[in-house]
Amino acid sequence: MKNIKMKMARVEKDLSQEELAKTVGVTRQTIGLIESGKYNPSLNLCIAICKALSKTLNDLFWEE
Amino acid sequence: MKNIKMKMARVEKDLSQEELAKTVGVTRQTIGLIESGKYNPSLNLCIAICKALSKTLNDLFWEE
DNA sequence: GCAAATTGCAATATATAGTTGACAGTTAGT
DNA sequence: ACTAACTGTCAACTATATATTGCAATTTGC
Repeated sequence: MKNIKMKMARVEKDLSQEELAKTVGVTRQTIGLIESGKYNPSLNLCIAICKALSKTLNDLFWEE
Repeated sequence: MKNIKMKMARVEKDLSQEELAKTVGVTRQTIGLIESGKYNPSLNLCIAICKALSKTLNDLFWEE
């Protein structure tokens, strides 16, 4: 399941995958894999992404 | 940082660490380590725990 | 006080999250 | 058409989440 909400939040902030990756301290590939739904990220990484995108866990990672 | 919210939600449901572990498909130790703040769990595990405890990600894992 | 259930804490082993580097495809700008 | 920025993907590697086993410490009910 692709994470379209995360991608939209990133684009909304006008950040590339690489820029977001740098601000949360991971590599570009990791961000790409999370957005494409091929990774099961760690909680800490999810939180870092949320803060970088001014969102909460429920906003980006909670379904239903 | 100990996850006191998760522990309270579990006790509220009258579940032992072992019972919760079984329902989410991990071992008792994993639950214990997450509650004591020594683990950085995966997103999928967080979601499974939330559903088992009738909570959301923000309820149990979001600070601030 | 005793016994059972629960939890904390090690050591070691395995699965998988995340890294690194490289290359191809796409899109936007000139 | 050319370039540059962005993204997808692959292979091999490293770091760490999670499993497994066992034992000690604590709580709770009898």
